[in-house]
Amino acid sequence: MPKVGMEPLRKRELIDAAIRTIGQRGSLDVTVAEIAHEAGVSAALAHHYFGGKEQLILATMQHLLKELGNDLRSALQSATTPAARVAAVIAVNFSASQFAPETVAAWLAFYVHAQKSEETRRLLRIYARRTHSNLAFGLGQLTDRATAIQIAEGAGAMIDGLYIRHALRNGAPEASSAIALVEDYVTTKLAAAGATQ
Amino acid sequence: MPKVGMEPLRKRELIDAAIRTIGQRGSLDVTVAEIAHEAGVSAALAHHYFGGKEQLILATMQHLLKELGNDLRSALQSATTPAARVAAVIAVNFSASQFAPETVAAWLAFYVHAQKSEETRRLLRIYARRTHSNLAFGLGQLTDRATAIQIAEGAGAMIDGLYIRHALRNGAPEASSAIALVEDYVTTKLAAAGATQ
DNA sequence: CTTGATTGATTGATCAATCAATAAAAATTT
DNA sequence: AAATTTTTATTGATTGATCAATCAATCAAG
Repeated sequence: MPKVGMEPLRKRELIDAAIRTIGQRGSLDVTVAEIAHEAGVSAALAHHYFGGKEQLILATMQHLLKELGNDLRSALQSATTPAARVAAVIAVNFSASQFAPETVAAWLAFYVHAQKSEETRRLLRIYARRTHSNLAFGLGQLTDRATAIQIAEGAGAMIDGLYIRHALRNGAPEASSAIALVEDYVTTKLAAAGATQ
Repeated sequence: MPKVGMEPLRKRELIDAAIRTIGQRGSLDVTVAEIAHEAGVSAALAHHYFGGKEQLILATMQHLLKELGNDLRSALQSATTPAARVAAVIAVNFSASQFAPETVAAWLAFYVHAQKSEETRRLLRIYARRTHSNLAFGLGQLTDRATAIQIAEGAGAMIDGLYIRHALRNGAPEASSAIALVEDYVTTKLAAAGATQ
């Protein structure tokens, strides 16, 4: 059975297993053995391919970030007007794949991990900057620059906050009402800025 | 030195030490020994008084919640108008004691812990409900009920999101600009609702 | 002489990481 | 093409560190 060229396959399987395991537990307090078992291999193999737990975690985060980036890119491609671009950025964050409970729980765990890990902080900063600049760019074509930046900041914070609330499944807002809340904020602000400009 | 009636004193010292230790580390991955050492006692004493690590953590959360409640109550007392009440709720969340980096980091860690602990989830739900109802009540005197609830939801989410961003000290918003952003959201929404009502 | 306060030492469990060993492909040599 | 050597894949077992939790013992009031 052992063949050559297993490395990329096994790495991918381990990363997928890590997302599932971390998402279900809602915490990075998962053992390498648990992740490996979920992937159907031994813990030793996980160490063999990733070098250590920390690197497996980082690779997992990078994978989630790349997925988010892909979703964003394809959503932006089909958006032609500035308003559509803004709507696309908001919608992607609440799309089925991104807003799945396990994914949201994993993100929350990564936010806490960022307190300890410089590299994790760096990756999260990339995500925050990307969301902000995408929002600010679209909004900049609809209102003045200062207002655009302000709305982008408010909308970004609101999105993050809705994620937290979703992770706690409290008065957990559905994706559709979450989108509506953020969209309403943006349109209300745009209308007010336009009126007084 | 060993005298009678140490229990409440030691418990309080251990809780304070837990807040400092968890806040500095930005994670609940702190040992009972570390907390106890920070409090100047042995780890065995912490177990003696709290029964276990989990109970010490829960007592620490409850203490933070009570502090937030106290801050909120005193802020609401000096607010006479509905608008002042809304402003007070917002301001309390970004007051020096609540928005201190260690406090924010501790809250974030508790959010993740809530994934595992039913009791933690219950405590966080109490906080979320209290913030929401306080906001919704004040807003309800300024606009119609449905709009008040919507604004309270948006503002609550925005506050949570600003906390996360503050914990990552990214484009970390200062307390004053965070307050301004949320206040702006509320006033803009109120103006828009009033105009079309 | 009992009761509360306090601790050092110990136990037992959990895990990340390493290692030595096996097995099967691929590459190289006869 | 057969025999060998090398490389890659894979794991069970072990190690070493870390910690929560417990215990037995001490100390000092009341």
